[in-house]
Amino acid sequence: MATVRTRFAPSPTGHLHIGGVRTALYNWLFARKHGGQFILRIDDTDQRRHVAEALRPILDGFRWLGLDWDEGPEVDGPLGPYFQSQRTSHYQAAVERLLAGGYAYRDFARPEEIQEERAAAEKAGIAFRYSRRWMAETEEQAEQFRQEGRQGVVRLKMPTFGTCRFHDAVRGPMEFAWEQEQDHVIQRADGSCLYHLANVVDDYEFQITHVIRAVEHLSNTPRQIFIAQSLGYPLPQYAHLPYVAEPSSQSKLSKRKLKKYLRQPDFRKLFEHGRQVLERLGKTVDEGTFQPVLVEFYREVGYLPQAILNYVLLLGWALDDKTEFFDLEQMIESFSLERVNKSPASFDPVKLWSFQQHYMNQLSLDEKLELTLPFLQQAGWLTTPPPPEQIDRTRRILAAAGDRIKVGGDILDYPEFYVTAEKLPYDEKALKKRLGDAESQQRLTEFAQVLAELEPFDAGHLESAMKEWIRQRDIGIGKIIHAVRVAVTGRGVGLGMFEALEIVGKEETLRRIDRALATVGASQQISHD
RNA sequence: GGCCCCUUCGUCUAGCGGUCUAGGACACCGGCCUUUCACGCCGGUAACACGGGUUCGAGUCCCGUAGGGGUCACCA
Repeated sequence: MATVRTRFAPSPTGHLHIGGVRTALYNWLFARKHGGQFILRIDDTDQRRHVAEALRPILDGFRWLGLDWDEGPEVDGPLGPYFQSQRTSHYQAAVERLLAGGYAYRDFARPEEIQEERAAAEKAGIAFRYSRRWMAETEEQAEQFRQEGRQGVVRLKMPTFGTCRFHDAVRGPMEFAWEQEQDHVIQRADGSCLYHLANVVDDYEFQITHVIRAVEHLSNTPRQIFIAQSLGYPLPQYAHLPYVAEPSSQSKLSKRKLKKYLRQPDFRKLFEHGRQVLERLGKTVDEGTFQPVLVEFYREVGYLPQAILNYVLLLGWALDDKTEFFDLEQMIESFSLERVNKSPASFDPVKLWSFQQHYMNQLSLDEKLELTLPFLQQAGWLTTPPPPEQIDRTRRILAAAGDRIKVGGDILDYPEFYVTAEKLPYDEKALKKRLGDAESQQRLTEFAQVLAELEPFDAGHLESAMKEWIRQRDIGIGKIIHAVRVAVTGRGVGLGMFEALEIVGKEETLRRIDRALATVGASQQISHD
């Protein structure tokens, strides 16, 4: 049996979106599972310049996800080139063969004329089929049409009766009536070739054994089969995946409807969270490309590729009734086309988020450090490279934060550990609530003196000191802890309070308490005891 | 409109005639834990689109209906 070869064929117009990632993943998994190759082919038949530039986010996306390609851009391979724009001679040769074999013909209809026929058919309520009125079967005819000032394209001469049958690995046996098919144009007047032709030629020349693609292509399959058979190519195994639907809808997910998705609350939440990270990095948010349906979004915000992959894997495929988590190895081992679902699955930002949390919690401290450091550097909170004591501090923050950090960019939730007392921002509301009255100011002033004498200044001793202090006064811990928190971190929420103080350190803690008290206008009380 | 496809909890799904008073996960609700936040733990609500068949027996097979969707380019 021939080596399994699959391909993913992005068009360098857009960005890699969730649906594309899934198609790519399934192709990749299938190839890896069968010890075959995964090929990346660039469908740029209709593209002009800047292909390399437009391609970069897509390739970066693949690299980030860990989906490596055996042949394609940058790695090349024995059957290249892998850009359709560089393969025109292959397509041209195929067109000649089709023409010679009588499977295609030169056509000289003007677009308006086709349009008229189409309109007439529509008016009559029947399916449109080109009359072939301007078909040139001989060179003489062609010349005659040319003299009329017409330009020739090449059309497929599709069968007019019979049935096209093929087996789809996901959907089972398929049947289409040939008479439903159009005489599609495969080559324009300027000699450039169209997608379907190029696609079939490339799939053959790249020795693709399994065409795994979105269901949108299902109805294109008969014409591609016609081309392949006319050219004498063996047919690949087809597998048409259901499309990925919009959040809380059954419509196909589209990268052109991003604005609309933003109105969906869960989607919006994911977006807002990402936007906050970006803003802290000082980057501008481009709503056209920075969107939770595009992989770039997740990469920029610091999600884990593993989470995205695992989520996407389960969008239309399941192994059994209980396995939820798969690492790459397990995915490869478990994947099969037979278990791909037929019905569309809608993209659920909340579930994706839960996978992200899960994988984040699996990370070791060093792995979290590796993930978050770049964000601190980009935000300008740390230098590049960071000094050892800053790395150590970040590691301690990470340890204290535990699962509060859900994505890499969440480290930027903790500016209080990267600024000095003078620059500490305050959450005014929290400050007022916890330190707005004379009584709490007084207590904080008194407790600060305990802190000043505490040695060693670590979480354990801080906690016992505070417990002892409230015991003596016979008050609840809530009477003091919130005030300390807001004074030292500037906020009402955050890490465990004692860990936070330990990280900030004694000197800095005392300075911050002084500043906080001064800020709320309690400076005159500082000398009291 | 023609052709084609799809239909189990809110969402992703398991189920391939009896083991289904339908299982899991996420979300949601309630409780516990708790210095905030987050986590964790325990418990709960919630689905076979509808109508006919076939069968001793149907979520599972067949046919209709309804709903949803895809596709009909000199785009890919």
